[in-house]
Amino acid sequence: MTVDREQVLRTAAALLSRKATATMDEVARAAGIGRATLHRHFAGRDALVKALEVLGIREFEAALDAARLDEGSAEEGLRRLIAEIEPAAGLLAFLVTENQLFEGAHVNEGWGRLDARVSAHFRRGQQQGEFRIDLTPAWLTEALYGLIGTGAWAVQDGRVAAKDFQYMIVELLLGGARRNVEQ
Amino acid sequence: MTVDREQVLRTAAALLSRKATATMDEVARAAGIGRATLHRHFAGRDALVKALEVLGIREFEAALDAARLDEGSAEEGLRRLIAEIEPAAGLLAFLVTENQLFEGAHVNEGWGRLDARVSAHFRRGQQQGEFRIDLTPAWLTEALYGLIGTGAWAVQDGRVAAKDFQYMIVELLLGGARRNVEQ
DNA sequence: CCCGAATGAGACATCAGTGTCTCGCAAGGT
DNA sequence: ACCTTGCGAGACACTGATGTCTCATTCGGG
Repeated sequence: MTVDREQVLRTAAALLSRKATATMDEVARAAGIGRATLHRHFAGRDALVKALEVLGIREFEAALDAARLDEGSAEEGLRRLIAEIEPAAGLLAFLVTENQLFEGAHVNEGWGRLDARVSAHFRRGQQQGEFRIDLTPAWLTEALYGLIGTGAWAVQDGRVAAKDFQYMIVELLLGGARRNVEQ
Repeated sequence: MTVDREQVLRTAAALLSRKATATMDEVARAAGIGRATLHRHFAGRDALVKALEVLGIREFEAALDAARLDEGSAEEGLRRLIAEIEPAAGLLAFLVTENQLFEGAHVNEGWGRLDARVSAHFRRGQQQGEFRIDLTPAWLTEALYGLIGTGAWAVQDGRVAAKDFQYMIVELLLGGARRNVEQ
């Protein structure tokens, strides 16, 4: 009888990442619950988005933990990270475009922690000579986010096969489009 | 006295790419005109977004023309394209996230033309042996759009210097993050 | 089996944004 | 100098979404 809050959030994430302007009523129907019940669990639309933000940050941090970035080469760590992040890609794509989250006075500090960890990983890769040093860690971090979002949308719209998601992102981010001699 | 329609559109693009939910009143004030005047030129919000879409497609096509993609190597063409597209990057970033544009019955055919031209360029690069063949032209096209949008946002938010916009996008897209032996 | 807690459906007021209209005014052409 | 045209400001009604409330129902624990 009791609503599964986690399930509601995941359904909302799936809907909102496809249609960011979906109404509370649409979110409720998508989750199979009444609008009143949705309001009982999330005071309003803002609260719902905030809850999604917390969920997204938690999943991203879980992916960072699971990827064990400090083990092995930086490239291997990045591959593991993208693999771990794939299930949450749609949610993250939605959150990144929800710039309302980044306008207010106090932005969720979680983003800073995530940026720092990802950025530090790229920096480590540079220091170890694996990654180029002419692309800043900040830009590589942004590019990773951007490609994850782009990949999630491309898969949703059927322009890229879901099974290729990881490969396309990792290969482009690491190797780029240029064909190298040793390939 | 007469309103400069083009200027209004550019101001609206600049505002909306930062705050996609800006109201008609905010758009009007940003453009320095009254809300009634804005409505005289664009029947409603939908019409405004459609006009921005037409503008964005026009600028993208102009960039494609100016880039002379068929001259020289595919890599040089891509570099020219990104350079030409930079001024319109914010507008394109807004349009890509305005998924309302891609839901209705008839999507503006311009996007298909643009996709086809960009995609054909990547395909040419593959056939000439310049680009990798394990990344599909469709994905490279999507990735280009995604990186342009990400770059535009990163510059707007000050995370990347404006002067580095082209370099960061081109180098990542072409060469990736991995450091190669010859570098 | 019974009772409390939670839900769904619907009614309702409220509010922000929209679209339309009028009126006074300023600019620019003739 | 006149007069047409376009603009700004404001008033207004309308719509869609939101947030709150009530009430009947149903689920599930004790």
